[in-house]
Amino acid sequence: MSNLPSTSRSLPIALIRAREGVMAPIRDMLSETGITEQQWRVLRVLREHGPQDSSTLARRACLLFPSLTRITQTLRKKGLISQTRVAEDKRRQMIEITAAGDQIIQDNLERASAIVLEFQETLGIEKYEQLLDLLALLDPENPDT
Amino acid sequence: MSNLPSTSRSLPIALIRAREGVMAPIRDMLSETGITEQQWRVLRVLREHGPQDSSTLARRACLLFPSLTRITQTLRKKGLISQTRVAEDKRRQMIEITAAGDQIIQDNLERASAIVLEFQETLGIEKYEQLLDLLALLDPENPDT
DNA sequence: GACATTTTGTTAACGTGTTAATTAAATCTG
DNA sequence: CAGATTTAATTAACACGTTAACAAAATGTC
Repeated sequence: MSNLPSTSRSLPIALIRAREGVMAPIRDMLSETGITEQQWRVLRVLREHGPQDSSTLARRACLLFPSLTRITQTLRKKGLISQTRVAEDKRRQMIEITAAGDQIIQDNLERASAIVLEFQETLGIEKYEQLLDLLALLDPENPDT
Repeated sequence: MSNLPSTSRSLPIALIRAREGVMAPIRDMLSETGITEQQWRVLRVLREHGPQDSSTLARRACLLFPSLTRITQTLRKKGLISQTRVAEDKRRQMIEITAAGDQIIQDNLERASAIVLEFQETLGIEKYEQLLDLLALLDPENPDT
């Protein structure tokens, strides 16, 4: 006779609720800049790793290809990224952040850092790191599972 | 000079990736039954707590009202739940799982339990509980923050 | 080199997440 | 009890998540 855990101790639901708690202040910040959470993530990855092809970007920003296609179209219209076809392989394209895109990151960097810091302080730095380690164990793309 | 954590140590991204890892086998299971992850969650909460009004259901299933409205419409069309207006307050409605809805839970209960068990074994039961506790700390609706 | 296969992306369709606007019922205030 | 306010729920609009179908370029095979 198998039984499911009560929904209050359900891992998927706990992950949703935690994410909701973490994203709330970040969404507040982003709503003022006019970009979405996913668009912010794409810009951050581009800034962190420099120009890269779509596949790499999708993996790093944790987005599926159809989502990334829409997001890059939006970001290109906004002038925050540029896309160029690769000469050697015309299927692929390189994506690069523009100065305007970089400016958006810079404008919000301090506030975003403060949000991160507040969560670190809420949990305590060791519990915070511990949490990241535990979450990594559930990541299917993580090497050590 | 403030700096954001590298995206590979970003809490929001870690939460997404973990959720992706956890949901993958559950989605595989649900795709065979023709209901979505959120519809499954609604049915589970209804089975666990019995008939309840929309607000309570939304809170327990971790869904916003507009989402719940659509989901209950779908579930009612499928005959998996029933909705009845409250006599004393005609704005509110009570939602109840039907026998057919309950059957879907029963049909998948064993497999769902096996999936949960596998994650508990992957992490070890103590790390698993530890993770749930840490996630609860990030939950805005959790009492002890 | 023709043709099947693989790879890289796009488009389509549907359901959900989120915010804002709207409706209807209940409640408050005078 | 009329009118304003609050509450419960729905609808609308837009972006994203997911799966499947599709298109185009590259690669493999004969």
